Amino acid sequence: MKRKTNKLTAKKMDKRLRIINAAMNVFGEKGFHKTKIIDIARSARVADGTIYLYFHNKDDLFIAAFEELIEEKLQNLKKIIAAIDDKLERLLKFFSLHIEMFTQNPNIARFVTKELRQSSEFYLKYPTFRPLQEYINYLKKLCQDAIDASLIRSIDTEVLVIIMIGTLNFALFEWSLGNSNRSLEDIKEQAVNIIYRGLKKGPAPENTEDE
Amino acid sequence: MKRKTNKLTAKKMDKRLRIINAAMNVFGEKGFHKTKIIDIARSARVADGTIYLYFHNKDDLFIAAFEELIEEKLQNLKKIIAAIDDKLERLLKFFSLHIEMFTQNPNIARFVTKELRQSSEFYLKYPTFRPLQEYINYLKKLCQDAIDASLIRSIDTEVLVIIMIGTLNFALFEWSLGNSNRSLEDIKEQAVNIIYRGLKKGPAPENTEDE
Amino acid sequence: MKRKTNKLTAKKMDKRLRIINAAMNVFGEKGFHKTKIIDIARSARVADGTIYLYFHNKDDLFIAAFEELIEEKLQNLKKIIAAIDDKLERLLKFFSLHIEMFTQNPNIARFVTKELRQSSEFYLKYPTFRPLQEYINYLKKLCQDAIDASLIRSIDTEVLVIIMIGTLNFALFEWSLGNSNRSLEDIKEQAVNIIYRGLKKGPAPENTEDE
Amino acid sequence: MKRKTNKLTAKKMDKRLRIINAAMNVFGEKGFHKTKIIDIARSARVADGTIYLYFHNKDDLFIAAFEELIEEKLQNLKKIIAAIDDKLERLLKFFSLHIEMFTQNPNIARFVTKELRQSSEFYLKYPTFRPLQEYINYLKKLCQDAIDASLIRSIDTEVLVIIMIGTLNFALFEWSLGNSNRSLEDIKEQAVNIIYRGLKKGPAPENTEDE
DNA sequence: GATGAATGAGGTTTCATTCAT
DNA sequence: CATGAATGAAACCTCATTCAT
Repeated sequence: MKRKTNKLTAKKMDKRLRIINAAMNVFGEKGFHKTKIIDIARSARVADGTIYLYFHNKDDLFIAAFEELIEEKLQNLKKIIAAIDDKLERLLKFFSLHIEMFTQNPNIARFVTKELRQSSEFYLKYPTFRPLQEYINYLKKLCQDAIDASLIRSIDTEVLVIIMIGTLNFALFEWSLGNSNRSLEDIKEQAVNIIYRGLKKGPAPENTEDE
Repeated sequence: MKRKTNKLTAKKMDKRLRIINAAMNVFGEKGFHKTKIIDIARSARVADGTIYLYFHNKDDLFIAAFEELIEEKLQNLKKIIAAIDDKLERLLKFFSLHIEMFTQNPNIARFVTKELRQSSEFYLKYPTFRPLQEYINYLKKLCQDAIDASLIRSIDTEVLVIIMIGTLNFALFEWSLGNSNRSLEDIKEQAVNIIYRGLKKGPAPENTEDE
Repeated sequence: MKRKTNKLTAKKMDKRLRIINAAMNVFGEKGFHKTKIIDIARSARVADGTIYLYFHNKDDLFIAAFEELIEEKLQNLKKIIAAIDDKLERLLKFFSLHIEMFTQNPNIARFVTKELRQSSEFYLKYPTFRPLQEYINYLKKLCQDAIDASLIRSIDTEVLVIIMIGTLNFALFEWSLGNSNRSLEDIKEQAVNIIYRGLKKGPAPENTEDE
Repeated sequence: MKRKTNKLTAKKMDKRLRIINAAMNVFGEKGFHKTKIIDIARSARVADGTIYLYFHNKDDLFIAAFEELIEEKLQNLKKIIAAIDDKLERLLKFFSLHIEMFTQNPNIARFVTKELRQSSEFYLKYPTFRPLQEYINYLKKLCQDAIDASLIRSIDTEVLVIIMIGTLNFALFEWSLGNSNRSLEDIKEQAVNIIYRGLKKGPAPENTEDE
């Protein structure tokens, strides 16, 4: 039954996906405002009018592209992480996967790092637009699990999320602009090392000792 | 009265500064593309044509505003930090000052966090536009100094910069959107704690030991 | 049941008529330019492409709808009036019938009063589009008959047509917009009275006499 | 004083008027929807953007043009008619002047006859748009005055207005399309004759008597 | 015949920039 | 120096029309 209904829908889906993918690329490359609908249309090999058969307007397309990207990535992430038992490893894996996922191409990285900010104007226009919320919530839960399992110190998960997402975000952004002369892999390894040390249990560092 | 206080050069400086300040505010509030030149002109109480006597175009004004903001903040920072002897305290102070400085009003915070990304399009048009470079370099130096003084571990300063700037940036961004229910002060304290622990000298954490 | 009643030709006729009727209504309601082909298609419960099987284009549909409406109404009119002997009564009946016919619903009234003008652009594109010509000619003939029968004064029938059609048209237009607080019936009665007095035989009015 | 303030304004007014006049002509020629802003701009010898310095949008321009035309004509009318004592002559003069005024060129005639209808869509969007209301009210008053002076029968002025405006409107419309082979002057004379006879005091015509 | 997904030309409107005053 | 009226390029979106199924 599913196969039947999808026969006709296949092409439609195909076209919708082509538009979404084109949108992510072009938005990521040029930014929301410099992206013209016709750029996306050409990239998706459809007429510009066609885009309006699938999306109400440019804003709608942007939001859909963003949400579907995040949604898809989050599903990926969850599936892989669910297979890991250790709560701490899960957290580390999150770091690695995040970077892996968003570096398929620099446009995607730019899309999630740059446009995430750009799109703050959407927060006003579309108050329900919280594309990262679910993502962040998931990360919070991973942190809380690690804390509950006594694998890391009991710290404010909101702060931890800011450190982790902020670091990942900026690292990807710099990478997408070609600004860094370290490999992302290197950067990740070291960042994980530093942050993990900052989280592990044990006595707080004492300045007096050092002096 | 007005005529008296406004000496010729003062008047000119005054006008340029008024435009820059207006630009920072309006760009921060509305974002680059939604900001109209006439908005800035009105906010600075000049005619729109006048802006073109001081800046070549909208891009130029944006860049000038950004650079002058960063430049001014960096001078501030350096002056205050120069008065501190301890290399580690300097690093901590940097964190605090950064947040203090860019939270004078949310528009300024948005300007530096959101528009920094937005402006990646300027990297293409104006390859020399690296507004944060000096700022980042200074932070790198502070890190290196702390390492050289054996106050923190010998880590890659580039990575450290990414963690610190990324964290600060994201914390400010979330704050400017009113998304966080923690105070910035709280977040800063805890972030510093975590990152500092991650940096302090001593043996690496061992998972097996902890369990 | 539906399949049975819809014989092949009947079905076709049915569809064409359904489109024409839908067109009259939607054109009347929204005006030519605000009417979208898909509006008519939906109203006629056909696909939009289907309309192009029966009409060359939107203009063609508009003209066809208009002409068929007028044609149908004129046939009605002629049939009823043919049954009347008195040439004067025929003229009066024309007045009444015209109003009756075009007030079946306000959309139809708007269609014939408003779009008649709107469509003056068709006069350029389709010089043969003279939808009211036959109608007007018939009225002229009725007038001429009344004159020949010495029932009214011998006046220029063209002028009379302008008075009658102009009056009817404007009365219907105002009614269709809901602008008048008199009933159409009232207006008609009084208008007929005035115009008929203006037509009847006898000495011209003399101002001096009346005073 | 007035002269001074008008010095600068002169050019502005000139441009505004040029746009209004161009608008009346082009709207009259092509109709509202087929008229493109750039058509009006070219006709007024300004850039298309300039039009938006004087009018909010196309609708606004249309309404302004219509209202200013009617307003101007009505002032004319009132001034001339005020100089006439006889209440009946006033009514007759109204008829003549109306035709004279709106036949300066066919575009103007089309503008007032065709677009008056077209613009019924404006009644919905702009409920206060009643361009002819004042005009009609003035005609009603003229009628009432003639009735009060016992110069014509006591008839419903609303009906009379419908006859008069409807007739004038249709006559002008047909003339503007070049459809009539009578001169407007001829038509007017005869129409006035018929309508006046219909209005004069005296016994109603009796059909039976005539036969 | 019937469908409706796809097309793409076209128009209103905005706004950065210029330049006469 | 300062002004702000004028310019005109550019882009989102609509919708009549086509054509593969």
